[in-house]
Amino acid sequence: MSPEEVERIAQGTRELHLARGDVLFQRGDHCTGFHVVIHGKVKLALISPQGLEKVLEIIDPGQSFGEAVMFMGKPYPVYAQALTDSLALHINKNVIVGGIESDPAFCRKMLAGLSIRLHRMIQNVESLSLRSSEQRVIDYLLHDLEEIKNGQDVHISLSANKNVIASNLNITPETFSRILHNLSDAGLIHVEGKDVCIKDVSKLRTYDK
Amino acid sequence: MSPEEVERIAQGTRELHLARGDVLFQRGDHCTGFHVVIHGKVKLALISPQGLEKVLEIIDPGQSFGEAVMFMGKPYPVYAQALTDSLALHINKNVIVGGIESDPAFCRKMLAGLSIRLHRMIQNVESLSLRSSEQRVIDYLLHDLEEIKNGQDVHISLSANKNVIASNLNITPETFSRILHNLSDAGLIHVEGKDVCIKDVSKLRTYDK
DNA sequence: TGGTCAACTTGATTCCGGTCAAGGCAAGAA
DNA sequence: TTCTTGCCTTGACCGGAATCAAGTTGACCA
Repeated sequence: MSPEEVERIAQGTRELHLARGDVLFQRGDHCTGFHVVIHGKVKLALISPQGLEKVLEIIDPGQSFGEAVMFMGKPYPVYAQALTDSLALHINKNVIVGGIESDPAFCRKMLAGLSIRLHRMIQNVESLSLRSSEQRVIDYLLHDLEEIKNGQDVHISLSANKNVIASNLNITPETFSRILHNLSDAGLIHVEGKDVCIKDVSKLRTYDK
Repeated sequence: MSPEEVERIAQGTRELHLARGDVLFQRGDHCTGFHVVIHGKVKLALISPQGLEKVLEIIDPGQSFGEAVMFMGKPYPVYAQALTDSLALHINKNVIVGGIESDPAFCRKMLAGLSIRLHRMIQNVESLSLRSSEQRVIDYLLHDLEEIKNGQDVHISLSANKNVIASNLNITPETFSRILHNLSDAGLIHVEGKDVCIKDVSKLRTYDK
């Protein structure tokens, strides 16, 4: 982006200082722009008529969310809540629409961003419909661990409370706990609080009950 | 769109005459453009490692698909197969990219289209994670039936074979059959082959086992 | 006329994962 | 210290939907 572009966007941006539990927007709210998380964590979630919650996504620092809704002229289909004390930016819709008018490259970037998001949702549907809860947990653990790290211990840190992750994986906290326990018994992982150590990546990857 | 726009796009378009069962693209194929169904039906689906199929979407005449993948630089995450003998158009990627460069309004339309698709996938995830199989079937029957038609019989026609619809709703054909039977017993619908008659829309809408 | 095949239904059984209930444990407050 | 409170684990039990198996029906073809 050019310096003047940055400046123009900065004009339409404001900081949001969030305490844990603060709601950025409710489902059904009118969309006035999109958000970027600077630090902390934010969750996007749905609530069923019966009050059950499903966490769609956990937004980490550096990630944005809500772009898609801007272009749709529809209200938010999800609600957003800070999981921890957080700092986020709110970038005004107008600034972006302006950018699209004037800058095809910017437009392509927005299209690419949206496409990636759609792709993630397809993967979400795929894992919900075609994979067992155990497979979903394993997928989560192996998550962005593409490089071959066989034979080495890999340490990862759970990005949120276990009940939030469980909801994201569409299982209950009880089931999540039990599955981690099983994998632990099988010698594939070692769990200590939020820290998980994968003892054998390749075995975990091909684990089948 | 201006006449010259139409002409330009027509240049990059070719017709695809499809027999039932023909595959338009496989998961993993490189994307060269997007498709519009003129007549017939096309399904977008996933296959699990175990060979189970999940139908993501059934594309009816007039609808397009595959736009999202164009902007992503990734291969298709799903495969597409004709459900019936069909005619489809393939619109070349280059034509669209050109349109984005030159026409901000066109770009906005693409963004809006993508957003709607994303919105649909979110609804898909919502129904998979928060609704029972029976509720999903009812949602499907009430589908695009927003107008208040209480007190009147509403006739709808299943858009595909029941096993395809079942897969789309993420249930087995057996379960689908049983649920339709139950709703029939409850006097809410009447089923005859692919034709379903909803006897009482408002009761069906609020039906709760 | 019967044969074959796909689509669908129905019944019996199984099992994955949810629900309910109880308890552990660490951190902070009184 | 003891009492919360939130988070997590564990066990017992249950139920919704899948699976397995056996028909039924209708369309098309030999």
